Amino acid sequence: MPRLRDVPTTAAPTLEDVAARARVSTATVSRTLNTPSMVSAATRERVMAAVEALGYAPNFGARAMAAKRTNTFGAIIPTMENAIFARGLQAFQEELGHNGITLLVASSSYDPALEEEQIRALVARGADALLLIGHDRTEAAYELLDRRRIPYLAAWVHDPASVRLSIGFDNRAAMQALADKVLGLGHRHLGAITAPRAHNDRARARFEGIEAAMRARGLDTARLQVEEMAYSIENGAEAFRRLMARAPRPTAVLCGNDVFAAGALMAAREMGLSVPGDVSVTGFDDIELAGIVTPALTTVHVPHREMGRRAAQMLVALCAGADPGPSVKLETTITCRTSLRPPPGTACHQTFT
Amino acid sequence: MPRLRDVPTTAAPTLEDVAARARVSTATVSRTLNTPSMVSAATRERVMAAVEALGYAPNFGARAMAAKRTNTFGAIIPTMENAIFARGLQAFQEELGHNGITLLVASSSYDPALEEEQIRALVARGADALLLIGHDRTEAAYELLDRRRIPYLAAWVHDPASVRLSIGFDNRAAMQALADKVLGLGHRHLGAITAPRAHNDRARARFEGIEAAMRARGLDTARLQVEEMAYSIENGAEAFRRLMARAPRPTAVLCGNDVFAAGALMAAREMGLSVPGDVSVTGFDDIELAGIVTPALTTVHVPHREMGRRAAQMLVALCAGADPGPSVKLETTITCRTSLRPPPGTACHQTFT
DNA sequence: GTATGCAATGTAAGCCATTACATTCATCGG
DNA sequence: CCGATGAATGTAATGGCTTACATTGCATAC
Repeated sequence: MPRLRDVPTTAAPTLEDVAARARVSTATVSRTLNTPSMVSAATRERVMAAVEALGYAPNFGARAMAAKRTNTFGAIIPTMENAIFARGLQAFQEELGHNGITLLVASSSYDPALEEEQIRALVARGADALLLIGHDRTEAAYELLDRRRIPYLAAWVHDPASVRLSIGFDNRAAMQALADKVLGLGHRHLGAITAPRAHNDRARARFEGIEAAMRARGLDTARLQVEEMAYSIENGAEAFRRLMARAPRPTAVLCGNDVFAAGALMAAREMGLSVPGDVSVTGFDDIELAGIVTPALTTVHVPHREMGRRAAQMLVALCAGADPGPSVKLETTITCRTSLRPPPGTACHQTFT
Repeated sequence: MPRLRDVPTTAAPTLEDVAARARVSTATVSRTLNTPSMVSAATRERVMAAVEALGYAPNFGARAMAAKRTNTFGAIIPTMENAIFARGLQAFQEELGHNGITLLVASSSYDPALEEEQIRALVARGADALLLIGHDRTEAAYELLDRRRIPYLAAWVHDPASVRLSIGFDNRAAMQALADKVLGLGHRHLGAITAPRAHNDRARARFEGIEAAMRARGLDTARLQVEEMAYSIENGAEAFRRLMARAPRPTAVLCGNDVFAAGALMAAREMGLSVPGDVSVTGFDDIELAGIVTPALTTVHVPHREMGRRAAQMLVALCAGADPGPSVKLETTITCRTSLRPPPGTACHQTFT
C-alpha cells in the first residue's frame, strides 16, 4: 500500500517571517506586496524571493482588519440550481477578476429572510460591495446596507420607479412584447406559469406584462389561466399538466422562464401533445437549455453577459468613490425558435415568424 | 422622483460597543455569543438585547484571527458553467449547514495552476477544510495542504491506487460497464468524446473504461475514434460532427458526460441524423439535462447527492479530529433511456433494454 | 558647504474578537 | 463563623497586517 510522503508541518509563515528573511521591516514587505512602486527594485527582488521561498500568503482576516477593505465583492443570487444566473455571474466574476477582485457567491433560495442573513454574512466577511438580484427585499436588509454604506447594485431588473441603482431590463415590457406576439398569432386562450410573485419583482413584472398585452388588445385578463409554483423543471411539468386540464384549454402557455418551459415540453411529450402543433410554449431568459430542448424554445433573450460585465464595472466605480452613472436599462429581444406557432386550426398560409 | 430615506451612517458596531451597552466586559459578550451556557440567564438577556439593538455582527476577520478557525469550508470545483457539480455541491452545502458551517466555492476551469491559486486563496481566507475534485493536482498544492495540515477530501473519484482520502465512484469501471453494454448491442464502430485527459483523472479513467471494455471483448482499441475537447455543449456538437465525418463512421458515440451528449444530439439533429436510429449516443453523470433532451439520454447515473452529503460528514469528522473512516466507494448504475439502441441493420426482435 | 527635498525604509499604533488567567462573591460544610 | 469551592465575570495578551508618521540618507540647488 502506498504511503504519504512526510511533509514537515509548518505554521503559516507571516509577514514577519518574510521580513526577517529579506532583512527588511514588515512595512516594506507589505508595501512590496501592495504598492510595489514605493519600493526600490533591489529590495523588491529580495522580498519577493523570500515570499517565494516561504510560500507566504497573506492572512486574509488580518489584512481585512487592518486595511478595512478586502478586494472581495459578494453576490447573492436566488438559486444556483439552474443556469439562470450562471452566465451573468460568470461575466461578473471575470470582469471583477480583471480588477483584482474576488467574488463570493451565496444563494437565498428566493427567501427574503435568508437573503438578509446572507447579506449579513457577506458583510461580516468584509465584502466591499454586493450584487443583488431585483429590488424585493426586507427593510432590514436595506437598512443594514445603507447604515454600513456598503455599495450595492440590483441586477436583472430595470424599474423606472425605483431610486436604487440597478442594471437590467424591463421584465414587464419584455414579457409584454412576447405575449403580444403570441396574441398576434391568434392565440386567445393563454396559460401562464409563474414563480411565486410575493417576494419576486421579476416574476411579478413578467406576469403583469402578459396582462398588459391582453388589455392592450381589449382582452379580459380573467381569461388568463395561471399556475404559480417555484421554479423547477418538475414544477413546470406539473403546472403544464394542470393548465391542460383547465377549460377552456390554453393554446399557448407562457412560462416565467426557460426552466419552466423545459418542464412544460416534457409534460407535453408525456401527454402525447405536440408542441407547437397542439399547444405553443414560450420561455424567458434564453439560457443554453432553450436551444437544446425539442422543440427549441421561442423565448426572451436577455444579454446576460453584458449585464454581468457592466454590473461589475458599476460596482467597481462605486467602490472607488467614482460616479457609476445612472441605472442602466438593457434591451431584450425575442428569439424565435420553433415552440411557438399559431393555434391549431389557423389557416396555414398565415405568417408566423 | 423618489428619494432615498436618510439613514444615519454608523461604523460597524464592535464587541466593545455591545459590551458598553450591556454594561459587561467584552469577554462576557463573546461568551454569550459562543458559549451561552457559561453566562447567567439575566446577563445573557441583557447582552442579546444590546446585540439586537445595535445590529451587531461579529467581524469575521477578527474572529478568524483570534479563534484560529472559521467554521468555513471551501470547495473548488472545475466549473460552475454547467450542472455537473451542482447537485453534489448543493447536498454538500446543506449538510455543512446542519453543522453550522459555511461553504465558500471557487472554480478552477480545469486548470491545475488556477486550482492551486484557489486553494491558496481559500486557505488564506481561513477555510478549515477543503473539498476538491479528483486527484490530479500540482505537487505544490498537495504540499501546501499537508504543510498547513488542512483537512481535505477528493470527491467524484475512487481510485484504489491513491492514498489520499476520497469519496466517489470508479469512473473507469462505470464507463466500462456502459461501453460493454453498447458493445453487447452489437456496435463495433465506436466514437468517444472526451474532455482533455492531461490533468483530469476522471476523464482519463472514463476513457480507459471504454478501451478496457473493447479489450475484454477482444477488439482492437485502435478502432475507437476519439475526439478530445473541453466540456461544453458546442464542443460536443463539434466533436460529433467530426466523428461522423470519419471512416468508418461510428454507430455509437460515447460521451464523457451528459453535456457533450446533449451537444452531440443537437449536431445530429442539424445533420438530419436520427438518434438512436442512425447512431446511438450515451452520456455520463445523469444530470437533469439527460432526461430533458430528445431523445432522452442513456447514461451513467451517479449518486451525486449522497456523495455530497457524505463528503460533508467525512470532512466534519476530520476537522473534529475524529476518524472519518476510509475512502468511500459509491456505486453507479446505468440509466437506460432512449438514446441507445443496436446499430442500424440489426434484426428488430433483438432485445436491447 | 549647507539647506532643501524626496525617495526609501523603519517604528509602532491600531483593527476586533477570543481566551488563559485573575478576580469576585455567594454558598456550603464543618 | 471560616475557609473551600465554584459559578460568573473581568483583565489583558494575542493574532497578522496596514499605514500614519518618523527617520535616514542622498542628490540637488544655491
